[in-house]
Amino acid sequence: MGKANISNPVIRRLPRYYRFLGELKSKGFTRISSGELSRRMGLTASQVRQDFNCFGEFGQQGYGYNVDILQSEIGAILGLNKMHKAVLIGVGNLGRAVAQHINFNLFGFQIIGYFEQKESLIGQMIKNTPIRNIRDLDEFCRENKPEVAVLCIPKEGAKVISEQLVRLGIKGFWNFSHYDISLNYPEVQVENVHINDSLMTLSYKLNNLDK
Amino acid sequence: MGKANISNPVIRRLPRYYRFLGELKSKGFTRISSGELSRRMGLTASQVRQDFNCFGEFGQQGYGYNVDILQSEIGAILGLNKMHKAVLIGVGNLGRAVAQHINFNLFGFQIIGYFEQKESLIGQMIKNTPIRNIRDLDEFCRENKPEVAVLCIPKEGAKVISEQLVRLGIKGFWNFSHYDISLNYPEVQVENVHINDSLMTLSYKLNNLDK
DNA sequence: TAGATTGTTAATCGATTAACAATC
DNA sequence: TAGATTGTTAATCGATTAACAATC
Repeated sequence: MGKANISNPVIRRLPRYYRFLGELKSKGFTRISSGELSRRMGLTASQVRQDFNCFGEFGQQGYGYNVDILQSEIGAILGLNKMHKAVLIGVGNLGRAVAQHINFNLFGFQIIGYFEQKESLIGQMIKNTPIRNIRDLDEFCRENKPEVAVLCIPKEGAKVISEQLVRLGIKGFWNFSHYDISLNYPEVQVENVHINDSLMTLSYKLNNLDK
Repeated sequence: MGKANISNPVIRRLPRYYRFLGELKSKGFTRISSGELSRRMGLTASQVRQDFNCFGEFGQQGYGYNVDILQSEIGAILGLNKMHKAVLIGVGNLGRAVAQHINFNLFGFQIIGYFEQKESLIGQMIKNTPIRNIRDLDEFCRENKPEVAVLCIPKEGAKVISEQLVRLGIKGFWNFSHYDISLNYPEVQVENVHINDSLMTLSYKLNNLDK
């Protein structure tokens, strides 16, 4: 690891490489060439080699890449082996589904607390961890020092909560709200899941099939 | 509408424009210049004007753009006013959350059927529509001719189901499974929500703060 | 060794930014 | 009219693709 600035398109391809290599591994592949991998992923061989060479020389001339080693190298580049403590804010439909459906541990995150405004949900358990009152967020964060927040609340509340979370030392957001955190806090890492945008994109594609 | 091929980066910005213009509208703005809009969205004024001019001349020199008109033009370009019938496959945690949380109607989609394999869920209602047995998918689609499928099933089942759905005339997928449909069916429109990839990207960013 | 495939440099392509004449 | 801001062309920047020598 450790060459110069990695471009955004490369970064966004890393998880996909990780995923495909995992599949190859489970299918029993031990080696793969850039040509074969590119064919399977719908990329070009050049691009695959350029991408990997941003981070080091993982291949061997005449042989290709060792699937197992390459995958764990990419995993390490992604930082999946380094755990980050996280809080999840908002356990409505969406928040609960995210909490239950996502295997956070596989990707380097540990949810240490759930927070909610709605009285009726407070006290319930998710995966052996209680849902806490949002009013206790300050105290909890000062004691437990989470680095990451998963934001599953409506846009309306997001401005206030994100301000509070940044103040409490949160360094990264996984943002499901339709509020643009990064415009106000450029120093904080934000990964947006703008799910409605995705649905609108599908609408566009369906209505412009002529390309 | 109707200039030549629109590039992917432009298409992906359209929902964001739509969203920001909606907010401006609700804040009482009637006009906006490319300069002001770009500042709010973190783009350049050039880019904003270039983007809009892919589709027509929506502005007026010396004045800017009418917020209301511009938003509904972009809505029309996105096709939000044209309804597409859709089926949702898989009503586990994720599927149920998607079904309940997403306001499909706002984006041009109408969910006409839910399908599930697990016996215990079949017969339950979601928004006044019953969850059907996946075995009845063929018959239902032949009768009701949905164009779109929302795929909320694990990767393992996705290959078989997507093959079936394509055969049944599905033209577009909103794909939450970690299976790459488009590699097998390039003629079908697919919009992926690769949510784990997003989480891995956040991990990368947090572990490479030095940029 | 001969064949295969990498790592890397150079060429191409496409997207973003800058500039400015047109015009409301 | 003067000022503002668009629409559009040209310049720049960055990412992808092609090519090939290095080497396993």
